[in-house]
Amino acid sequence: VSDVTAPKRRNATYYGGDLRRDLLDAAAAVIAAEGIGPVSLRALAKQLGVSHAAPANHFRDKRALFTALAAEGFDHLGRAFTEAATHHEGTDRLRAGGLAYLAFARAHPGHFAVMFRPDIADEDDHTLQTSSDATFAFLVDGVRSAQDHGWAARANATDLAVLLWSVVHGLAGLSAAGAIDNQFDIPAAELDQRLVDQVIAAYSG
Amino acid sequence: VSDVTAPKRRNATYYGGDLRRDLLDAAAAVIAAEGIGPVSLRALAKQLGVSHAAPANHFRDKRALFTALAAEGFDHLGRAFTEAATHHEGTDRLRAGGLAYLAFARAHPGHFAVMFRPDIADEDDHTLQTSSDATFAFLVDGVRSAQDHGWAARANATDLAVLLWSVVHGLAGLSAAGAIDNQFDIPAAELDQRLVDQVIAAYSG
DNA sequence: TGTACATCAGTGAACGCGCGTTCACTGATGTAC
DNA sequence: TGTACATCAGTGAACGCGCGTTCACTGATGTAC
Repeated sequence: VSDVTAPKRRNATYYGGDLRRDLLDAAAAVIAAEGIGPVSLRALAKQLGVSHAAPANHFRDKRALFTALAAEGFDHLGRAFTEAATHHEGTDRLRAGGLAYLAFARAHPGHFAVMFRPDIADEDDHTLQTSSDATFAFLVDGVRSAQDHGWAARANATDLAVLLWSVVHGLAGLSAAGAIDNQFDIPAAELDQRLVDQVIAAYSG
Repeated sequence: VSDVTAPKRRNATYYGGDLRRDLLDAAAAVIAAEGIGPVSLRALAKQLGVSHAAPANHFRDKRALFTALAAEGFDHLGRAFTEAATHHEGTDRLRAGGLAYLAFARAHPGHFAVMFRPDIADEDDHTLQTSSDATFAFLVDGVRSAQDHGWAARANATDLAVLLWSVVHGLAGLSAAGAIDNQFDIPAAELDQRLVDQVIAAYSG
């Protein structure tokens, strides 16, 4: 049985694994722990035991690394959204999508920190652009699906979309900053559920 | 008539004005235009026509400058909140507070960018801590005031507070990132009003 | 009112550091013949 | 199957730059006597 997952090329003497992959993971970890500021290509290379010139083979510059990280984040989020849309209809889809957004932000803070930052990542990048647009498309679809099932029938669809996006995005940001955890003593996942349920319920009555 | 607003000390030969003040303003402008990354004390000093060692007389280090900027932001926001609380009752107070939050974030993006960033500003700083706590206190007070007037009477007060905070914070963040402006073609102030009105109305029915 | 002194907020030179970037190189792998 | 060659992803030395920080200094202002 041949191993089809093995890369076509490997330079076992220098670096055994997938340096590009490892650079992205290491960058995400540093961002999650200390923020974007301390991230440097040299430090990442050193951490991975590789020469500081090696990353240049995979990322033109630091901005390219951040852009790839952001695109990866949108991709991940998009897959979670697709999953939610496949298994749920109406308000359940909205609920599942909102919880997926929050779960993603909590599980991948390094990615999330870079995803809405035109000053950090290259928003004109084609990969990033398309994956970011897909995210918003899911949101509008979810609202429409819920409205088709009678939820918030009288409200404007785009207004609802902005509202829901703002809620989950805002909670994710405040939680990441520690602004909310300082005030309440609730597990993150529970807070997420209460907030999402509450905003959906507000339009159900 | 003596000028009581004049500073007790001035060194007209070296720097005519209030360097501390000007450093804060210049930093806010740079952050608003290019983000936090490019901010350096040396560059700010150069921009103000002052030696690069001069800022050290006012801020121990870069972190201290960011912390002061964040505290100033919370102070400004707190005054806007007090204003809103003075002139409004019930849901009107909530509405005025939400719009003040969004107006502040849009008018002072440099301050806002630094206000919920434990990796950038020193959250343990006493001035920052107290002014940030005051902001949250207003939020809870506003929810209680609205509930006293019959709004969302059956909902949990803290849950409502988190929801409202998340909405305005999320919209501010998404707008600053250009994520929403790309999707809709609405003036910012109008979008703010629609969103705030909508979320309050959702609990009025 | 004049003098001596303390303080404050600047200057400018010097330092070491980490950074991104460039460059000639090397050695393993894949491909053509 | 063997050989020659191209390619790819590393190395490590070198570079210039901007940064924060330190330091002895200076000159204007405020205060004590």
